[in-house]
Amino acid sequence: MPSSGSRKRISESTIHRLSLYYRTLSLLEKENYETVSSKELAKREKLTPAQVRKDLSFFGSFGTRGLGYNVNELKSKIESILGINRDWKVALIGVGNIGSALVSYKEFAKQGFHIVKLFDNDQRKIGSNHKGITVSDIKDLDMEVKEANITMVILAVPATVAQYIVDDVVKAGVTAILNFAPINLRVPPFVHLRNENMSMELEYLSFAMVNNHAPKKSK
Amino acid sequence: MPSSGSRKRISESTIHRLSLYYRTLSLLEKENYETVSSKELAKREKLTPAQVRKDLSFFGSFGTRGLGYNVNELKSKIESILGINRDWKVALIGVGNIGSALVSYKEFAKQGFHIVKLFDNDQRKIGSNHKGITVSDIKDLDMEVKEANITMVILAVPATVAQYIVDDVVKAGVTAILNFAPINLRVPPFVHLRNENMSMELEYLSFAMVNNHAPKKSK
DNA sequence: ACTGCCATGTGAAATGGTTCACAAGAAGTA
DNA sequence: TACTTCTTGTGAACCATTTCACATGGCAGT
Ligand SMILES: NC(=O)c1ccc[n+]([C@@H]2O[C@H](COP(=O)([O-])OP(=O)(O)OC[C@H]3O[C@@H](n4cnc5c(N)ncnc54)[C@H](O)[C@@H]3O)[C@@H](O)[C@H]2O)c1
Ligand SMILES: NC(=O)c1ccc[n+]([C@@H]2O[C@H](COP(=O)([O-])OP(=O)(O)OC[C@H]3O[C@@H](n4cnc5c(N)ncnc54)[C@H](O)[C@@H]3O)[C@@H](O)[C@H]2O)c1
Repeated sequence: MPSSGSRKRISESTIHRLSLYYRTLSLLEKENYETVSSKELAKREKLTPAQVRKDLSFFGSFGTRGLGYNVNELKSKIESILGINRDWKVALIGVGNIGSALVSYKEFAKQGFHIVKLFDNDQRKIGSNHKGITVSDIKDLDMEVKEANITMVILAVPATVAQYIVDDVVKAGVTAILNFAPINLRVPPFVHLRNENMSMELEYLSFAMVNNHAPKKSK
Repeated sequence: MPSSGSRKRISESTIHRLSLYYRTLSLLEKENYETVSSKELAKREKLTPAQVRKDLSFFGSFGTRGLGYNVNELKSKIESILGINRDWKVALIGVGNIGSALVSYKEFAKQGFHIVKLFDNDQRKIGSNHKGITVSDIKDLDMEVKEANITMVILAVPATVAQYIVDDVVKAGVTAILNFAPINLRVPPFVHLRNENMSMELEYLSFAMVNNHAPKKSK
């Protein structure tokens, strides 16, 4: 009877790979696979079978020796490990170029991330409608975030204002932030922050080309 | 007299951190800093000073003992290590939600990544103008990419067609691809591929919240 | 029930990345 | 010149992650 809080510290790479397994399992499900071996899964992700098994072993024993893993079952185990077997209410702040693109992206909702509020400070945008959601005034952020019980935010505002907004957002009770602005944000220790940095990936490509770096598994 | 090709294999994390240092150095430059110590740089990135020095030491000795690093000089050293002290011609394929957002993003050009061609297969988009660039028919990809000597591509098409386009793009001589489609693409060993996966970061946040994972340095 | 086969789960070994700790160099002061 | 202070650059130690290798257990066929 394993207790709910896992003991070992799980590495970031393991979690990222769980996301990859999840995506591949969804695909295998569509292709009507019943079971999948660590070998097959590894091949699809360009990893080793041992890596796949070790990753999963941190969370339990989900496979059957001689057979492999049941696709449906493993998929739903990973869903529950990643916490995407529930619905998350997300606010998106900054309905500009990238913000609008994100609102239109249906995959997020399929994985349980529901963008339910939009905020901006541009009068021309406030009140307008994006995919059925009306853009709110950033001034009402605290009230509306608290009222809707939102704990996750996507930040797509200019870097110059990102820190101010983060401070407000944290005050409103948000504990998870996905930031697109190219800036190092300060958050209190209990808030989870991830940065999406596209320049970094372009720069990696540039480095690899200039240095004839042997291409390796990406990310 | 160090030779041009570096001997040791440089880790992905080191390259990613160079990107971070670069961004911070640009900021320090604007703030008129003359020099910066590994300690200060580390503080801003939430790293250890030893980490900063070790990262840089793979590429040479850029600092002055007792003083630190000259901001301008270090910045330009990193530019040359990352290969962003030159201009890269980039083609963007798929001028949809995310594609349009990326075309409008001015920071890429500032770092040497110039989007010079747009491709789509939607007749309503072909011929239209985005930020001064006319959208080309995907059918002309091979010709136009070769003609313009483009070696880097940003892929923002639906996952269902991404592999076909990658195959074409590779035939046209492209050797670096930044992919936004949520799919594992196959490329020949001499082609560099990076994936931008936003779901992964949301899932990481979700995992962290559910597991009360202590927040750590992001990415 | 027995046998052969296959793939998991996991300690232990190997590899890779980060941090420590210190010798040594540079600048400033007198 | 001698002395102090500061911070780099780097082997060595430490820690984390990946890979190896194999005992274990389940399934299928006879
Ligand atoms: N566009 C891209 O492809 C891209 C790529 C990578 C990173 N980013 C980053 O994402 C962020 C947004 O980029 P963008 O291109 O969408 O910019 P944008 O200017 O199109 O959008 C920013 C939005 O934020 C809003 N805003 C500004 N100040 C605000 C405030 N105080 N409160 C609420 N809303 C406010 C603006 O009204 C605008 O709608 C930037 O930090 C940018 O660096 C963008
Ligand atoms: N929108 C987002 O926020 C977001 C976030 C993460 C990932 N993605 C991924 O990025 C990709 C694009 O997403 P989007 O939301 O911009 O979709 P979109 O449908 O708005 O854009 C896709 C574009 O690709 C074009 N296209 C389709 N087939 C083509 C072909 N054969 N050749 C050339 N062009 C073709 C379409 O005409 C369209 O303009 C998808 O793979 C999506 O999963 C999008």
